[in-house]
Amino acid sequence: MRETVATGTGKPPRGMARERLLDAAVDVIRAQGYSATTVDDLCAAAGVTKGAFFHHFASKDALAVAAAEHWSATTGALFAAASYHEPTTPAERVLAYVDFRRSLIDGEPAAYTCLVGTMTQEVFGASPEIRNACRDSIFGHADTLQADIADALTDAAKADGVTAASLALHTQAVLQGAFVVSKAANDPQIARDSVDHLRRYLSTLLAVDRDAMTP
Amino acid sequence: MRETVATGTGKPPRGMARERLLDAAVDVIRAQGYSATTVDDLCAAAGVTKGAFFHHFASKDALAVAAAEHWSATTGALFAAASYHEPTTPAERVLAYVDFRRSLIDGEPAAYTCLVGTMTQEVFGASPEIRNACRDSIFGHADTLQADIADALTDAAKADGVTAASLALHTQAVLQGAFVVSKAANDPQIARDSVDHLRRYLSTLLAVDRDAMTP
DNA sequence: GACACAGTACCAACTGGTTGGTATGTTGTC
DNA sequence: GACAACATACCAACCAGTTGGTACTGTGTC
Repeated sequence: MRETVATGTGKPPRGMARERLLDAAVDVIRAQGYSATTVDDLCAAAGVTKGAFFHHFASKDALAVAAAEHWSATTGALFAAASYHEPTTPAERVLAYVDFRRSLIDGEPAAYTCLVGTMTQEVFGASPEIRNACRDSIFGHADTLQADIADALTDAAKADGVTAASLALHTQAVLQGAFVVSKAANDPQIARDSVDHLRRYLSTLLAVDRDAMTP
Repeated sequence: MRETVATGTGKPPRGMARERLLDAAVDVIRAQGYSATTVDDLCAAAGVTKGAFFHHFASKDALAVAAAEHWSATTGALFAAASYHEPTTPAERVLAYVDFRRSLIDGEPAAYTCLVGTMTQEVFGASPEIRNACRDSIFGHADTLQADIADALTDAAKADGVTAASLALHTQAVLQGAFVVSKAANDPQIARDSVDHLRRYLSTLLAVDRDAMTP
């Protein structure tokens, strides 16, 4: 009755423990928070034992750092493959990014909120390593927007002191704040409303209607 | 050698334990997070014993609910007494509010960030009671802005579907998000930059220059 | 105004369950 | 058979909450 491939509740195949733990960490920590999540919780969710956990991670904090990097990698791949890069003008791409972020907000808050935003609040005072991993994740994602924002900023916005770096970070701040408030209300619509405000703000700063038909 | 009033490191006077614990909770939880803060931490910060803690609060969670209410009360008094209510037009009052919020962002993140925003992220999945207390605090504060925002919204903004309730909540979301990102970077300037963006956005929606000289 | 009485505020020591982490054994793979 | 990838059993520290008691304060009574 041995199985070489896990099916259903069967034993997971050898060599998958680390990946399973990271995937479980993303889900469980987003739902429960980092401090409230025990190592046993993570092992149970991943279907592995504690021995496997400490074989792959030196400590719970080390897993948190790895989970932040795992989060960056998986979400980075998701965003890199998304269709919001397709429009021809940078302004349209930025707004398409916002639309894409909005479309992701659905279901339970634990499903659409941000792992590193949640962890930041908790470990801020306790673990600089985890905090820096969260910072790198947030800032790294903001960086992927910066070039398009820089290209799309109107002269008026630039004259008003708006910088691409600051605006890219602001998009992340609005999203993080939208998650916090919608978590408090337990209502995804609150988050969508804030994203709508973000979109409206960006529309005033970016050259949305600029002609891009030049060869 | 008896003292009726505690001085320096002396023993605090009788009857102050509850207040001291709530004040300590605001500081310690903002710095460490809720889950990472132990009851002993709070007692040590407040200079009281565990017996006093459980005399006043049925559980650690009960303290968290009381701390959220305490936070609402103390910040509510701060904002009620602030001078941003003085301008004569509602739009100016809203922008003065944003300026006031910006001026509060200084020093360590633990000093300027929001207790209930921090707690929301952590207890969201575990304690509906605390989450609701956090929700009430955030939404209650947003409510104090709603009337001025409603009066200040331009016809164009209203035609575009902007509602005062949604915009009031959005201001809180931006602030919460600014706190998250500035915590990740450990840099208050990040938060100030987002508040500047919020101010610029509000300026486009509110009748800032509307003549208010009617008797 | 002295005094018994009651209730509140607080304290120090303790407890039982939990938690991060470890020591050691077992299984699969090259 | 050597090494990585697990699994099992266990531990010491920690932590929320309890217990049994003390100090102080107000109150009714005479």
